[in-house]
Amino acid sequence: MPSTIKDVARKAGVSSATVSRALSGKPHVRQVVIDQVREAALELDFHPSRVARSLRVQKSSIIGLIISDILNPFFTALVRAVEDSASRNEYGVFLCNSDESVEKERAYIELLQAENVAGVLISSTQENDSPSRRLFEDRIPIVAVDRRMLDVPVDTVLADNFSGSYSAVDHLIQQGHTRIAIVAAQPNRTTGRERLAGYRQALADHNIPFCDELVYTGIPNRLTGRLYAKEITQSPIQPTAIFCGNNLLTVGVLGYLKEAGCNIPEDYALVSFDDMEWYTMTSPTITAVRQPVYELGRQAADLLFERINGSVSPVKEIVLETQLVVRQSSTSARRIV
Amino acid sequence: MPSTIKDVARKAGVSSATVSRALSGKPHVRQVVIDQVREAALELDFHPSRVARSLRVQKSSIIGLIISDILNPFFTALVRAVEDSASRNEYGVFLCNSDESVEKERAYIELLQAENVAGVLISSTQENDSPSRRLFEDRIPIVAVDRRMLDVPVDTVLADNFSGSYSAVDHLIQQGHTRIAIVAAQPNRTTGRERLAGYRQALADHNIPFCDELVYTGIPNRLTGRLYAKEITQSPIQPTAIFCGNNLLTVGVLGYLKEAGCNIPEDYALVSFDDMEWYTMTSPTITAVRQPVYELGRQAADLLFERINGSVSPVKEIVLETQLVVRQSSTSARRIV
DNA sequence: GTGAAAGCGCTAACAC
DNA sequence: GTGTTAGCGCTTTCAC
Repeated sequence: MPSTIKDVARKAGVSSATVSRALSGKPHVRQVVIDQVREAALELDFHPSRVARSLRVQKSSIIGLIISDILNPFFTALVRAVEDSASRNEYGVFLCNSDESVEKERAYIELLQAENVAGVLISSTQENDSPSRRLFEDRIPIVAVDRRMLDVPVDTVLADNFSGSYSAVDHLIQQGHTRIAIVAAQPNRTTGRERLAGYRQALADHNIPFCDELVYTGIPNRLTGRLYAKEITQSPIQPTAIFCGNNLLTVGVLGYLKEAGCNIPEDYALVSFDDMEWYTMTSPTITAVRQPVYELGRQAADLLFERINGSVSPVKEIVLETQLVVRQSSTSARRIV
Repeated sequence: MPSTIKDVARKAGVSSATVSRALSGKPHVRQVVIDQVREAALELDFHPSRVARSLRVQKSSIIGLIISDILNPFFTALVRAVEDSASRNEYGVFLCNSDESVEKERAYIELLQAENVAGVLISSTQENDSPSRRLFEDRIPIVAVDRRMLDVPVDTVLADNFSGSYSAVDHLIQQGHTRIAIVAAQPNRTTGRERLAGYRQALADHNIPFCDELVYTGIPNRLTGRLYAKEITQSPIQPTAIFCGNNLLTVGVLGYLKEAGCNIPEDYALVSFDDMEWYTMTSPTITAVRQPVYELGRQAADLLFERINGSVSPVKEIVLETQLVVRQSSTSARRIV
């Protein structure tokens, strides 16, 4: 049986109130007493119950982290960053996969609330009517990461999707492409909308007419990527380049093109939003827009802990720059070494 | 402010004990009363405090999951499986990255204990002197996954590392290789030791002498892979094939070989333990020993929940079969389509 | 500077 | 069947 604060109090010959004060560094305790208490605690291998503390102070030392799917390497890196920050702050991380389901998201939010979490980091499935509203109304700090929430005024940390997308398309145009297809998430999510906007702007800035037939949007997963890659190869309007809006779409597109025997970059040049380690392992290596994922998570967590610690500064939005990493999949065959 | 059980009791005109019983499906409550309570709870949007419950029953509805690094795709899949199971059981998952540090592992275990977690799933950094001993002594259910713990008698779920490794090496031998290098984790961990043993057995069964110079062991990460790949290319004893003991080592080895301009499978045939999605995207595609990772996590979680629910059956060990997925990196050039 | 006592929200033992 | 009561292990007034 783990020992309790009472055991320590008895052993140190003081009251449990004093033990509490001594151990949590509260003022008005004599150094001698602190030492006694520390020693007693050590001998009894005492570790205060975080559960009891949570109940008493009406707030646990756990933060919730809601993402759509930990299997997506983008989120994996985010989780890692959040976990590191939490650990530094002696907080625990409660991991929740929403699977892009509003219902699962809602269920998890209720769970987190019942656990009295200190705060929540969320990459929400919904921009509007977000279940997070509950949290907000209960004054539980929330930080949106990667995806905005429009109906709840919360701190937000995301990558510059617009300029990232712009730089990718601009790069393709520089390489001589004018018929550029985009395979991306639906415009009803932050990421999809902004990346599409960047695409359009890049075209516009180079006086290339926007063509609806070159836009393929859907749920950003592998299957969507595959299906659209197929559609692209069979379309009467043949693009010479494809811009993939996230890593999963890239996997799908790439997989299909490889099976279909298409050559990259000769048949289609390719740029991916999100950079993956294995993009350097393929032939050709894959050009990508790199998001500072770890930094995204770190800053989001920092912001959350500021709020948890009582900050009342106005709601902030942090936008981090992306970086275009040019590799072989987007550079014309002649230019490949 | 979230409403409490008392609010519901008042509204339904019963005592809070009755509310508790009614809502948690305990016997001896009239259906009428149950209905009244349910309605009151619904109207007040009541969700029982899991924290208070945890304190009262001395056990939270959270399980701890300790892995070395969520960034490793192997663990990512494991986490996903565990989270799915936990979610089904209305449990939360508290995620801990140990970074292969015994100290971090110990710290997390203390934290989990202070959180009164219902159980712990762990891929431990240490086979002996495991900090998990604490948990065991406090009767907190533990299940070891992927890596054994030798000094604590706990349920264990892992892949058949020996036969997985054996099949990989056997396959390489079938392809005509006799000088096969192995790059793997140190033999002081379950995975490293068993995979090395499988390697040796395969050689022995084909009367190929074991050669110490072909064995490269270290911390199983990318850097180690790179360094050993370099050593291999410069070694006087040139292998014709390389067997990589896990996915990170493969990334390192592959990265180096690519940069060094080596051809696979001509210069070195390659087989990787762990299968990754992107192994089908490279040229050549990569032969791999696939572990049923999701299943590993699922079964481990199932076992844990059995224990949490009071099972006292003898300690179990579940070993899941691996599968050799033959691709281009291990088949001789002539045989590649 | 320290102790006594109340109470966070729930459940379980015991009455009736 | 249902209510009363105690108490899980802490923190935080309020005394002194």
